Amino acid sequence: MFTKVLVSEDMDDINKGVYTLLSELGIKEIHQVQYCDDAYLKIKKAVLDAAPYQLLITDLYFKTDHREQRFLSGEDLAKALKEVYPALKIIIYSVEDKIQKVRTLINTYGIDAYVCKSRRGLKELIKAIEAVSKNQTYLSPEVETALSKKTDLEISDYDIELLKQLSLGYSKDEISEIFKKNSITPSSVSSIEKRQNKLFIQFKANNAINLVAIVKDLGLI
Amino acid sequence: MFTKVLVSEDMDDINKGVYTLLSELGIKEIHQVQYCDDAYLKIKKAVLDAAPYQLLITDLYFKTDHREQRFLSGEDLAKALKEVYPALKIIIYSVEDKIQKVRTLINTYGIDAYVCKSRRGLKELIKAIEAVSKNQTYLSPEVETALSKKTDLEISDYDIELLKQLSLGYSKDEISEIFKKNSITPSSVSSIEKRQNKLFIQFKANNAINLVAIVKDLGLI
DNA sequence: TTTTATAATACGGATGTCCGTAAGGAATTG
DNA sequence: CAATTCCTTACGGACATCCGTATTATAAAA
Repeated sequence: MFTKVLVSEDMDDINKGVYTLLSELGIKEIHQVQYCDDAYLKIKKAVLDAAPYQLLITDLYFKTDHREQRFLSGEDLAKALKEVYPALKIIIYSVEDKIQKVRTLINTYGIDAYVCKSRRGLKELIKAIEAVSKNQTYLSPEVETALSKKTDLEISDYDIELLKQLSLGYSKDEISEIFKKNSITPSSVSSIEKRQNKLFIQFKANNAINLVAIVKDLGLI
Repeated sequence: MFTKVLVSEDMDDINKGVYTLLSELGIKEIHQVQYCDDAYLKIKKAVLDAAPYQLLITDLYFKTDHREQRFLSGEDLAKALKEVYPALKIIIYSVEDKIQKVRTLINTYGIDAYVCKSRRGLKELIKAIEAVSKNQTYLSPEVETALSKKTDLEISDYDIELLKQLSLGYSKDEISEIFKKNSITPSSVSSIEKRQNKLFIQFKANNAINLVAIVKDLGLI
């Protein structure tokens, strides 16, 4: 079992709940931060001090306030940490239950567990901690389809960028120009439309308006 | 100060935090529920027993699970309660910080305070409780512009319905037909476009795609 | 290098959107 | 009652989108 754990969560009340839980599990060193940047610095320092954290439990979304932050979300934080310290286990503990987001976190960034905050959230968190300590990954029931589902729909960065530009209200011509300026390829109007048509099919959308509405609900943009 | 308070919040960890806070404020009777329906029943019963609650603190969003619920959100609950028991004070305690939603809750349903969950959420909650006990309304800083802002943009039910149909991917012709079937007036394509143009201006949208993206972000649909 | 496959671009036509103007109705006011 | 105002509806032109097909470019295989 883990002996040194960091909890990154902006809301003080939730933070307290998780802290209590970890104490009950017999974990000796439990530290808490309310900002992603603090989490990164603490983890970095602990490594330099030869006493690294074994586990990070972090929320996904952090309210922004006056403090300027390098990492704006648990996603940014997890991505950066897994690149530098791949040995560090990371559990995401968030209310978010969008499958696509979970899929990215697991497949692309390599996080170890994803637990949805809910009525039984703390109990799920226990399961996750136990699984991760055995080098397993864990997904709480709400999102466990994220991996099982074979339809790894392969939404590329290009698709996301296209959807963003659409949602900002740019026409196909304008998006084509923007892509050319930013050296994003393919950039022709025709290719953009072709890619959009694929998205129509994938998301069962009737038109561009519908498409943007759907991917907004999915949390892709 | 209040002596009998009900807390309605699905997440157990947060619920615990609020409970502790109320205890520290010296409130004697504090009860907790994790479902809106339970809140409604408890409040109703307390009235029948001639020992009514004076204050309800409720979250806005509740995760749905196997239990069938009459009230799906704190909004539904607050609306129903204010109709039947207008004397009951209601504080909404939610992460949601969409101005338009707060505005509706205050102006239409008559809730007494709105506190955004955040790093300082519990401290704001104290202020809200004190204000409400003096028959004042309270809004935490994140949303206090909801009332001061004169631009009560007057988004009508018609507008919301139109935006919904757009987001579902229907063409103007189809929406016109739908409106005619449902006796929603005006229903001509021309009028629908005219109304849409107003929305373009209000939300500074470039086209329908952009418009739907914006109102989705605002939480209007 | 040539052949083949794959991806990117160009183009055209049917349809939909955007936006201005104008005509017809209903309610308000003098 | 007529006049005015406000709202709904109708129509048309410029433009954008959607979607099919055809052509060109790029990369991989023979």
